[in-house]
Amino acid sequence: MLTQKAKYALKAMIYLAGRETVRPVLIAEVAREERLPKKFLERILLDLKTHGLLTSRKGRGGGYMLARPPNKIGLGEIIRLMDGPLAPVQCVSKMAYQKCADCRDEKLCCVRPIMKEVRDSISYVLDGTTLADAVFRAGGITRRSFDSFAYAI
Amino acid sequence: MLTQKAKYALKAMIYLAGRETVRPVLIAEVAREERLPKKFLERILLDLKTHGLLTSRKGRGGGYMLARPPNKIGLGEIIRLMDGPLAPVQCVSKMAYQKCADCRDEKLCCVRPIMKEVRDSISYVLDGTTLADAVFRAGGITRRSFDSFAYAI
DNA sequence: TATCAATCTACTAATTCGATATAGATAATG
DNA sequence: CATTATCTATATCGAATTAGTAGATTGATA
Repeated sequence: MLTQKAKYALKAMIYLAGRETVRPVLIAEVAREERLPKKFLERILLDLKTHGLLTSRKGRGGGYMLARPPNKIGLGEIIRLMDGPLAPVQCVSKMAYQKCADCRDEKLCCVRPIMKEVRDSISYVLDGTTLADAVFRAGGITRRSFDSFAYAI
Repeated sequence: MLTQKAKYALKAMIYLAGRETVRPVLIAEVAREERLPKKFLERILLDLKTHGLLTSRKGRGGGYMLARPPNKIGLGEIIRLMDGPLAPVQCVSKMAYQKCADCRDEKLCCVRPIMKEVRDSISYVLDGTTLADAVFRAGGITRRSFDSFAYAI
């Protein structure tokens, strides 16, 4: 299960991707439009910023913007930042491999190969889908306006 | 991420499936062979029993047995019992659907269709793999002995 | 300088996870 | 029938995680 945090992050990021503007977007706007708890959202966006997915401007006229174009940000990346590895068990994670404490011999483990399959298929979907795809699928923005999308440097 | 509980359950169930015997298997044996904490395993097996995946016999000579043949028990079923729905968000779960509290209109949600894909691919793997498959893949039992597998009524 | 908006720190309440402890029920065996 | 092996049931516990909230501060800009 995704945590609320990850779900909110996805919604916020997709909202930002779908918002046609060069200007930064207010936390308050995202919270209002996507119905997310504002204070919690602050923390989430900050997290996304410190990990390089967002940029921000303070003060009047400030707000948040995507740090990269929407077709360069995969959903898997966002979820990993919020919730940790996609893999159902650490020992099949590519990004955050860790040996199972209780496992005698990884090569003989009968759970592992199946979980590897699970991991791969989750990654196939989530790393194969970008914010751009998500916005396009939702029909929230036209294809054309999308190509000329303005994003932060 | 799977909980320890689900991982232990899988290991125990696969162990039982791979153990060629008509006799019940001791909790202690499973715990020893799979290196699982015995007391915790007791709870897990009891859970699996009350949900109809295992049967047991009390007293001397007792122990646990699969309630159905290994090729009739999917891994998804086990994991759902231990950890709840496979779906990354409730609103795409087939077994345990629930509307997201914060979602305005499900049909306009841009996260949902992607999570549906994730759910389906997880289910494809886990519901498509039975204990029999898991044992066979692990090479822990020969094909032939497997066909004549003895299980509890 | 006034104001707007992000940022930072810290706190909390509720829930879940991963067990362990203890006591009890039941069936087979000698 | 007593004993012993074995599952069954309930209660408890600490640590970690989750999902927030409150309030002060910093920085930008008009």
